[in-house]
Amino acid sequence: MIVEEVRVRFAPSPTGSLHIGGARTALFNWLFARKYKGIFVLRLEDTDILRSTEESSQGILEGLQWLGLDWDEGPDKGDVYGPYRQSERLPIYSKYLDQLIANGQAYYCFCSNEELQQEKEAARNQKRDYKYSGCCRELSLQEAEARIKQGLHPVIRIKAPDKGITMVHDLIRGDVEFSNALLDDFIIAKSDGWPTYNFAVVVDDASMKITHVIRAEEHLSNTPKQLLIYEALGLEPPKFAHASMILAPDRSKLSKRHGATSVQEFRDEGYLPEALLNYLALLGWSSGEDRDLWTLDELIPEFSLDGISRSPAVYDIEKLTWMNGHYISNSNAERFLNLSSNQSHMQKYLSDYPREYLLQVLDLVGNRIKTLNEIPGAIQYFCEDVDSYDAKGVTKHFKKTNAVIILNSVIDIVEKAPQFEASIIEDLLRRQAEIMQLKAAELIHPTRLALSGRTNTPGLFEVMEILGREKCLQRLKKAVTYIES
RNA sequence: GGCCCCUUGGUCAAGCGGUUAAGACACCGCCCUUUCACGGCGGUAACGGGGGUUCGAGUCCCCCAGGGGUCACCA
Repeated sequence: MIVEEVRVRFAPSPTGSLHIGGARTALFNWLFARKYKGIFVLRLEDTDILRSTEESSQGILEGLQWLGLDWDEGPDKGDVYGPYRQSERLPIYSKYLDQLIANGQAYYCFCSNEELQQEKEAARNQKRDYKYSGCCRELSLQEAEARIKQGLHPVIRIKAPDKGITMVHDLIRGDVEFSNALLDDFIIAKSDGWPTYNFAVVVDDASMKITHVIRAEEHLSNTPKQLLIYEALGLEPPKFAHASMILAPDRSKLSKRHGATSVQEFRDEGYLPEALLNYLALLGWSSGEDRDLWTLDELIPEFSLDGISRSPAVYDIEKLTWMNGHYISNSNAERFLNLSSNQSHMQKYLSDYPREYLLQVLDLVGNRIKTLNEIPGAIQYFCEDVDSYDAKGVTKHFKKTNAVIILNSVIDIVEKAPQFEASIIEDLLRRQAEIMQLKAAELIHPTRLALSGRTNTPGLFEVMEILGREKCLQRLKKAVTYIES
């Protein structure tokens, strides 16, 4: 048996940013293509000239690249069934449209917007569903062409059956029936000559030899219309798989008011691509295995359509953030520096300090942050002077009667340490605590506060080593002055 | 409103006729510890409701309810 090459596609319309729902659809398609050694096609559905923008196209491409979802054919590469922007495919659509007009499966319709409005209103008044009356259906082709010559711009409608059922064989949901009686002669080409969505997808998917259409559930209801078009055109439809949608925490459709929804926003908020990908993969898909952490490469062999959930998934930023923290702590300082170097704080730090120093700091801080955006805050006291102290810390550690004595003894240690290394400092400090008959913590806390202004930092002795003898001394003395004043 | 899809803890989810109904995030407690985080251990918490089918139902069927999607010369 000849195994057909798998060809899938991601077909966003460039009217906004790359939404996480879209990103997940792209991911599912990409995984499917990679698993079956097939082709992943990227197609831009930009026939809505008013809403499509070049900026949005670029944003989507960049978003996919950032995620690492590479395509084999698309606007910029692998032109075998192109072009891959619908706006450049008008001749192709026209050819198919002509075919349908010629064999009488579609017809020109001259009904004006006003007339259509009236029909709709009448339907509403009678509480029945609106269906196009079909008043242009019997118009002869000659008559239609004559009117076109007069300068009228008709739409094209398909002749839809009014009996029977159209069955969608969905790979995720099984067979779904739609009654044809519900369909009307819907428009397949607008009066400006451009195809409508349902017609364009069919022509594109067919002419691009797409074998599996994996997309979100919002398209399930469109599928019977598309099937009708395939049939009229005499084309073999692809297999369909409709994944469910991603919902906001309040179970409504995800929108701007729910915070970040585009991959660019997640990137800007300090999320790593592998974290977003990992999270998205698990949102609406499961391998059945008891496992949460996956790299893209690990997902490829495991991915399968029947692991895709039928029910909508509410996305939970807490879990994404947890995953991000995981990937951050497993990443290295070099990468953080590169990824965060565009932040304004980081640029300043980068110009003020040697790269090596910043790398040491990031290394220390890396496993206790959850997003890249926490970096400047987490390393601030390594790069800027301490000019205020945490209020609770002050009452707890500086207000004690022996605070100055403690800090002075630490100053003494800092001055005398033979090498300024964490283990040596720790040794000396613990010994000092014993001598003073105090718990080590009683020296550690005030010291931490003096050096960082904070009550929580990474291990104090590592912090001291990186800060260096001079800075420690200076900050310790400053704290003593602060307490005494 | 018509049509379609869906319904296991707060969230993601495993389960595919017989289980003490996994696991993860979040939350709580304990341990580790110089703080925070990490890590380890433990805990709270679920089959939307009602009918069937069956010796037995979260798993199959029907009804209801709820949520979502879709009904454009948008995609």
